[in-house]
Amino acid sequence: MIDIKILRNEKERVKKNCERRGCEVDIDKLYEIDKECRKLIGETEEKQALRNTLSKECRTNPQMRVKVKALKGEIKEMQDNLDALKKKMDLQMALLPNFLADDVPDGDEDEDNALIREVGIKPTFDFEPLDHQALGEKLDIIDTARGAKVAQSGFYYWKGKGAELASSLFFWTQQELIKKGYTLFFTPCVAKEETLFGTGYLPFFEDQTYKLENEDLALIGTSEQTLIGYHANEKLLEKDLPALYTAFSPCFRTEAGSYGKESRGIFRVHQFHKVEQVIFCLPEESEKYHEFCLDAEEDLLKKLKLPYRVVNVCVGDMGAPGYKKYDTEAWFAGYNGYREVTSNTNLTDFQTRRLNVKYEDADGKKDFLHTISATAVTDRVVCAILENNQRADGSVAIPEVLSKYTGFSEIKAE
RNA sequence: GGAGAGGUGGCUGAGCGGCUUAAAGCACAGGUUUGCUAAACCUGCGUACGUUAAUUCGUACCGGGGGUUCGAAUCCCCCCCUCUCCGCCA
Repeated sequence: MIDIKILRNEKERVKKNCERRGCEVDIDKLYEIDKECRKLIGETEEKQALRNTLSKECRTNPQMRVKVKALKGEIKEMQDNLDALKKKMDLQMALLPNFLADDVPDGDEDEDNALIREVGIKPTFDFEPLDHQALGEKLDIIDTARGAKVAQSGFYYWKGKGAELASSLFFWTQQELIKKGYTLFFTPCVAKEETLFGTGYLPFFEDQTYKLENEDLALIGTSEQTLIGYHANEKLLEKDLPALYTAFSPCFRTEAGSYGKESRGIFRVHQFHKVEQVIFCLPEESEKYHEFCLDAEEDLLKKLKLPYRVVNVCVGDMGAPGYKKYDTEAWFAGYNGYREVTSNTNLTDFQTRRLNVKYEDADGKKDFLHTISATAVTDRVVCAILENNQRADGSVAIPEVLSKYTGFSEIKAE
């Protein structure tokens, strides 16, 4: 949600932003509706004030009752009109995208993302490297066939040493983040519509959510939803900021319409697992903590010795709630290309306005907080490890930082 | 899942149709006085939107939504949530 005052005072700015982000809301019309609303509110309040005064006289003057009753009818009618207008207004407002940082690149697709840096040395092989799917099958550590049998296509099993590796990666990542000052959470894996709306997943990503039948609940698409929702309708004190949160959770996405080569293996699936970073901070610090999260992501990739690049995501590739987004893309040797492994978004006050999350400083000044939502690691990182660390004999080397958790230094076929 | 009891301001907790502009206490902030790991007294103290020169004024808000009434925290209906006991379970 954007600040309505910006619409009132800088209509052209809102219009331009919508054009750039492909939002089709009629801003001029919205502006007029808001004006009409405000006029009606003023008139209604005047009538209310009159009613409140006159109804006091009813005790001593019963004739007044007729007059006040008539007033009540008028007020009701005005309020009904107002409610209808407000509803219309809210629906449209909820569709407006966030504003963009100045340095967000133009463009519609991932090719338009701006490369920021490339880090690490890509592995070279004297054989044809396999992709994670082929490796996973050979090593008997990824089972998509049985995932489909038991659940559906798009679900899978991590098995044996693969599951141990994934599990170690997630645990190690949590430890790394805790060392940086994050508080670890286990969150609900479902959330109500209000929470999904508030975090900006509804209405913008409605076709990606798994809804539960007969309940006002959906499976979470990311623990960002439950971590941000955690502070809904709360006021944090400045001294407690920033709040650095992390959680490990399964993430459920319908991934409607995603097929083909890009989704081979378990790269794009209906359920994956993620260690997430979420930060609540002061508005003036969100850019700083956006970088902080990126540092954390890069730190993990470096320690895992995975080559990667960082891109500044273009307008068309960023969701409507985002103000600025960095992706990191790890090198996938079997795929022979970079693929997205983490995504880090500065959401500014977009979510906190929808969820009413404020802070209060020492002088009693209140304002909406800013939020950052960033991946730490997901199953995709395990896939990158498999593809990049494979050897000619079909075995895979475990990154040093993880072997202390796995208890083994390679995975090889039995 | 069954049966009860409740949801009031930062917290505790009164009010149960109009002297509520929500008592009182605690906590918090400012002041006075005495003094100093503190007390007494006084004053102030919620949120949102709009409005104003303003710390002005207005409206709404006692879990949420609807209704009755000239008037609702208070009466009626629906929903949600919490607690207690029982059952079940990791």
